[in-house]
Amino acid sequence: MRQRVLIAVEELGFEFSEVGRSLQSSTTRTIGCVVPSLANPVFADAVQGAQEAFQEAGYQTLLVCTNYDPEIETQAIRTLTAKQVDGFVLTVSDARSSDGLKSIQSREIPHCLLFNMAPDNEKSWSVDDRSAALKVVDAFVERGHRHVGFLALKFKSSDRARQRYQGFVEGCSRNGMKKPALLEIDEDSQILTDLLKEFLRDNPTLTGLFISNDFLALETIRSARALGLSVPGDLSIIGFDGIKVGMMVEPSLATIVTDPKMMGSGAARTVLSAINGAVAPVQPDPKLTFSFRAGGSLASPAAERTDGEKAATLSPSNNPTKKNVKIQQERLK
Amino acid sequence: MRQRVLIAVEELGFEFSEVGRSLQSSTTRTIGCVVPSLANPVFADAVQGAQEAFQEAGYQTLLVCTNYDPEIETQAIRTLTAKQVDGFVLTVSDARSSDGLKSIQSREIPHCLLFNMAPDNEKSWSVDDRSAALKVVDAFVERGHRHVGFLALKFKSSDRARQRYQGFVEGCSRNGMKKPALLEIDEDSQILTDLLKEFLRDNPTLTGLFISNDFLALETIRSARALGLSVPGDLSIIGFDGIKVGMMVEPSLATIVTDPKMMGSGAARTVLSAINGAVAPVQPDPKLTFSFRAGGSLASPAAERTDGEKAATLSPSNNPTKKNVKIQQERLK
DNA sequence: TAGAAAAGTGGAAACGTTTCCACTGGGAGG
DNA sequence: CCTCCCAGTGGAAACGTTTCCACTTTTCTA
Repeated sequence: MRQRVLIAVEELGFEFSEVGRSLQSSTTRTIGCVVPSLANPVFADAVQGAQEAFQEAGYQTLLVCTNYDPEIETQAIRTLTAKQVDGFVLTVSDARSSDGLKSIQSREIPHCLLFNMAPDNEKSWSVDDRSAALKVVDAFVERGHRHVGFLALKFKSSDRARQRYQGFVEGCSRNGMKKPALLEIDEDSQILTDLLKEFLRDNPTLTGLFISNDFLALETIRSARALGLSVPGDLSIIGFDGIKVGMMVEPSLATIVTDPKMMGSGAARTVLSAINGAVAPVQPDPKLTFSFRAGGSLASPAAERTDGEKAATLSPSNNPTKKNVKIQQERLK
Repeated sequence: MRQRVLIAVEELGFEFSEVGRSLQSSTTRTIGCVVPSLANPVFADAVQGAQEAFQEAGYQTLLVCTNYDPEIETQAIRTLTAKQVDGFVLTVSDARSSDGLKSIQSREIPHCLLFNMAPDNEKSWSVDDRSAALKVVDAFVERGHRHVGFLALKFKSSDRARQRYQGFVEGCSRNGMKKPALLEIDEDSQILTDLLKEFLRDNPTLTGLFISNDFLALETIRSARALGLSVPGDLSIIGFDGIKVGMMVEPSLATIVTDPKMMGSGAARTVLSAINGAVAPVQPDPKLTFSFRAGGSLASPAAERTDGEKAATLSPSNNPTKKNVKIQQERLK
């Protein structure tokens, strides 16, 4: 009998329907994965890592890109909830105010944040953006920069970007530096060069720029060059993320290095453990999930300022001596 | 009555279960999306485009990364089929032999290939890799290269890479050039520099390298430099894909430019039209979905060969004159 | 006001599973 | 030969929808 059935199965290519099974068991073996965009390699890598971990555990990944739009985010979470996903891995626009996240919490669906610092006792795999920004300030200070700026994409719809800026402002203030100038960019804009020109004109004493992601940092280097500025001669640049190409360009990009794939797979394993009640993987301290990497795009401003003509007109030099900086650093400790 | 129900819905946060609905309607509003890896920005962008198109049409995207493994590919397609996806967008390892693809076809599930050239009358959004490779040969020939090589990742498990190589070989032969040397790399290997060194030693007359993806091309440029070679002075490089950073490096990367996001969204729309019976979007001719972009990584070999010491020892110059090349080009037309 | 049409309500069936229970038949042991 | 136990088999219920039909109530028209 068993034989005959098995043969028929083979012949007809029969397979159990997961949806019948899901209805019966009220479990779908599917996880919702919500990120802003795959165009950013950080999220692409994170999703890759998460998907792999889920796959290995026999779970499928339902992917949604919100395009940094909180409305799409809320809607997507609603849809995925209706689809009865067993869990969520998500990077939300703002972890403190996200409606979608609230609804997940109130329904008690297993979930883990990714890149969002966890409020309350949420689970999360993230980078402490504030601390990372402080490290960036240190790097600038060590090299004698006294006035720096922050350039961000999607500032309004990313709590990460805001936390970086906040930490950056705090670090500058601690070091007795001028409050960092802020340049926000709405879209992946083509007019970066123009915006940068204006920005540097408005902030003539500025010698360094902290940029909220590596990709934008590379574009900014390009724009700076188009304006006749040398990097790091006239303008030092520090990025964020640590994407691979940052090391392949000339000058190499100074940046905060993170490990998105590891973060994604970690968040995935945390969700899985919440689902099957296994012991959860230890979440790394957000202060330790990043590191600063020096690079050719960062140098001392004073020394090289002399030979830049256009630079001089755009941003007249007014730099502290190395000595001042040393004192400043002493004070910090 | 209606009122009271609506109020209760609000209070309890009730939502229809999609799985009950799916069971009843035998439709899941879910599409399976199968790609090799999101680490490659080409696929990340393509998935982004597809996901957007699906989202807009009210469909969710079930993502699987096969990691270039045909076995995982087959398995994934089986699982997604069991999950009753309404359609597939997929990049398979080999479109002619894929078991998964065959099973999709025999079950007549709406689907569209992505980046795989379509066998028979399959639907597909793809790049004609062979034609693109011919263009690459032209670019080399125009600049006087007579012996070139091909460097590929995952050669065995990517029909795209093989088709590129095939076209490349054909183009070289048509132009009376030596058969291009082939260097395969298994994994995203760290020993690229060593392999390259050996490869160039084995092929001393080689002056140009066609590399099956931009990312690997950038790494190769780096490796070449580490070997003391100048690009394009000692070695010209042409990549494939047209990723953004290719234009941000110095020298900029000569490459075949494609539009992955557009391809992804196109494939998605093709699947959607197959599902709801609407008129399908016109699939672009695979010969027109790419273009050659010149870049600083490609130049004539003869002129600059003189000043490279190490280059000379690694690959003694044996180049055709410009004149020969001109004649060659005439012959082609 | 009677009758017909419209609107609303309730209940059954079906989608494809799994779980549970009851039943059947055969073999072993007394 | 009877009883008991076990494996194997068949059938019912439940999961959450939608569709369909029958029935009741309301509204409109003659």
